[in-house]
Amino acid sequence: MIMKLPELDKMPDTQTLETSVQDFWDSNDFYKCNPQSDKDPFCIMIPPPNVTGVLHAGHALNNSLIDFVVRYQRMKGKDVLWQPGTDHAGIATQRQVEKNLEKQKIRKTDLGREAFIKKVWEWKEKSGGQIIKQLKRLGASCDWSRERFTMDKDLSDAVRKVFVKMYKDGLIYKGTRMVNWCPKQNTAVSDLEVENQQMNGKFWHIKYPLEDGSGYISIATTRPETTMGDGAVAVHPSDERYKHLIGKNCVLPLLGRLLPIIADEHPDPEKGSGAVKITGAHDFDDYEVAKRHNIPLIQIMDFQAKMNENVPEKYRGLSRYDARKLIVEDLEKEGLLEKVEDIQHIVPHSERGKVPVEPMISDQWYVKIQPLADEAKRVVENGDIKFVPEHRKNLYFSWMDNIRDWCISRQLWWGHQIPAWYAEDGTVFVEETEEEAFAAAERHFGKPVTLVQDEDVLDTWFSSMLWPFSTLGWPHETIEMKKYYPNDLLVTGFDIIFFWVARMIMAGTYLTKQVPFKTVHLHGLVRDSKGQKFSKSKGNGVDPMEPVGKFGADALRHWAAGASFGVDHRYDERDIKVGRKLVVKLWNASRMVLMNLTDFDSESARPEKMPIEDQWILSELSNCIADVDTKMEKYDTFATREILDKFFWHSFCDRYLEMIKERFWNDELYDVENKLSAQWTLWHVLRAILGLYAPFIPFVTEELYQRIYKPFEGKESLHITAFPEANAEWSKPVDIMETFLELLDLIRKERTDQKVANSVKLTSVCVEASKDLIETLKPHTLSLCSILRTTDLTFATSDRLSVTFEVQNDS
RNA sequence: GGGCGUGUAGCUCAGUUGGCUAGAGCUUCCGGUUUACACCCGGACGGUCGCAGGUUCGAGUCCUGCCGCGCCCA
Repeated sequence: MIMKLPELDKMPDTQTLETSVQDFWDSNDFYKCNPQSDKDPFCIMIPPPNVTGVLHAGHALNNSLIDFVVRYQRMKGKDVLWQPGTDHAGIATQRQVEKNLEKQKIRKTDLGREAFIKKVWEWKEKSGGQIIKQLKRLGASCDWSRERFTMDKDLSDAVRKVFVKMYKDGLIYKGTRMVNWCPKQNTAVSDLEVENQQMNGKFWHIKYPLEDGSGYISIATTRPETTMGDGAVAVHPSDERYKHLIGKNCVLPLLGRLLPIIADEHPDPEKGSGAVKITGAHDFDDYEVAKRHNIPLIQIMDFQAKMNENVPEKYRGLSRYDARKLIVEDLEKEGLLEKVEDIQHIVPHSERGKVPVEPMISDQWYVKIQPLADEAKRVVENGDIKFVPEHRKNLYFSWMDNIRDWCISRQLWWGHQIPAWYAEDGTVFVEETEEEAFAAAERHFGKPVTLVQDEDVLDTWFSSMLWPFSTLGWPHETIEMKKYYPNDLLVTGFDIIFFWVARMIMAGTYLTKQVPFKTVHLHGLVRDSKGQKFSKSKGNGVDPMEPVGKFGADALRHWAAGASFGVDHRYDERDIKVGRKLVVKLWNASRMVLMNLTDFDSESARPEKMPIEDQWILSELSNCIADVDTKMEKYDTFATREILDKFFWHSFCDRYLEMIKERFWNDELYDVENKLSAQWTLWHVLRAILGLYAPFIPFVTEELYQRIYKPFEGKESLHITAFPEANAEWSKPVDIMETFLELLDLIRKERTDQKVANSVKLTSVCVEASKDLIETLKPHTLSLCSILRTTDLTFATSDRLSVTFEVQNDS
């Protein structure tokens, strides 16, 4: 039956098109998984973005790469779950709400914990999750009905359960230790939240007079303010210069405290004077030395890193840096400053607070990491989890090999409050609920007692590491857990191997006795067009919504698909334009196809006899599909993009569409059957092209599907139709076509050389070729006439393939 | 200092297990607009594959050394 086909505007209006397509998706359930279905599952978790965050270029890349795979797998007939959601980002979110309150001159302590947390929830409901809207605009086909938040009740229950289990298994303990303290955020942070920055600094060489008045010992330090907390001076036992001083005392400048001179392996005789001061309460290495030698730990700062009551009065209350200045001045006055050297050194900074961390001794909760790391290493070593690209394993192992216990407590209000309750005598009861804690305490004391819950909350990553299964209902044996766990794939940037990948693997293997996912795809980072890392200070960041507004989400996605495996990907507007051009090209190719199908019956069978070029494009299509399947099985979206663009742009548009035009224009030479063959081919190849491109540029393909094919197929959305399949019959090689294409190139070159416009018809063309070749070509004269765009074709014998032509001479 | 990655056309990058004359896109230049598209089409220019050795019938690809750049760790 001949149905009227639509006409397309000359140019697509991508903004209107994409927003209306998105509305259409939003109001339907195309991307919902169905745990009940008997289809094979395919599950990917979103790496949960920070609820306070907005989409940056890295997210755009990451989520596009995921969506390509997800849409492909869905069309391949899998029951796909792409689990969306956000994490509660303890520090960032608390800061955000504190700032808002500050504007109203309210401090969080005025409100109290409960009221403050209420405010955070209000903020989250109102302003949180911006990023989710942006992901939708990007076309992310998550199952939005299953959106989760790490502070959701069921996820929080899971967190408490895990904490209690790990505590009872001896994998969580509370300890008084040295931690990285962020004085800005007023909380402990883990090793991973500390980044080392190279900075210009100074080496202050300070004279510590010897007690016996026989001179002094010179100490070099980058932090003169910490002298106030010195408990000893250490030298290397082998250092001849100081051997005679070991066991003696020196005098701490400005304070006059006597410090023992001790021998320890820690000082490096090559560095500075070879003697070091031991400040056990404010330096990680010194802490170890102090513990070995029973040196007193003197805490000289409070938790805001201001000098406390353990220093002389004149320095009290000063910041670390003000105190440093004053102390240096005073040392100079006393004549105890030997010299000052300018140096470059590494200063550990708090990632979020952006200030140098202060090592502090405090009570914190830790995860005993080694047993978890051992298992997490094992499942990667034995191939249960595959890394793509594989060399990223090295990074994973190197971290795992040097892993230290994980400090998981944070001195914040927003987050999962630690399920530990203390009795008056300090006995701790770790239980999932307050009731259980009370019960446990009653059993312990033999009578009911009052308990106070630990005020700290857990590191956000403690809940994120459960994401691959807590979102599926774990610890309950849900149908989702059975079907979608282990997840098939995790896609993320290599820079967060430690944050997400490693911890998810540790948590997964320990808690579920299975790997959390089978494959980890680690992509690179997005850089600017010059290859520089995006940074706030450089101001070279890109809001991905900008190119989306300018060129469309499809265009941005096409750029993302161009990211090659394992290397960083540059953001350059010129590359986005290529995607934009592709979208326009697809639109116009469709337009051209429709213009030639006005009398076509979509139900017509495949013509028995097809000209060689029609067979050729069908075989090209079939090969293209086979190649795409091969590459997409390996999640190689880069190669897939190349294959698709080459087939569509080069083979279909630049060759095939040009070759067949003549057949539609010349009714005398080409009969109905011939025309029908081209029409049938156009109709089916275009349909396949839409399907092939659907995972990559889902908006424009959906729009074209809706307009052109939906009335015939009846499926609501292109994205729930089956992915095009390679057709073995079509992929028969069409050898002679190689010669056709060569001739096409030759005639184009000849036209260019002789400056004959494309519109000018050639009155006659002569193909020169070998005798054998001419015999092979002759039966395809009609095809050749169309390809060479003439009505009069002759042959001449020659050693070399070439074409000559004549043009009507008007003048 | 250790580990990993990387170095291919002016720019951004491909190049599977070694195998036709090393590819694509962008840029530049030349030509082309009645019959899908100037957000277009055709053509051309453009490479000592970082350098030096080695293995091989054959090396961008494998091995060794060196140099540059980047990242992580110390």
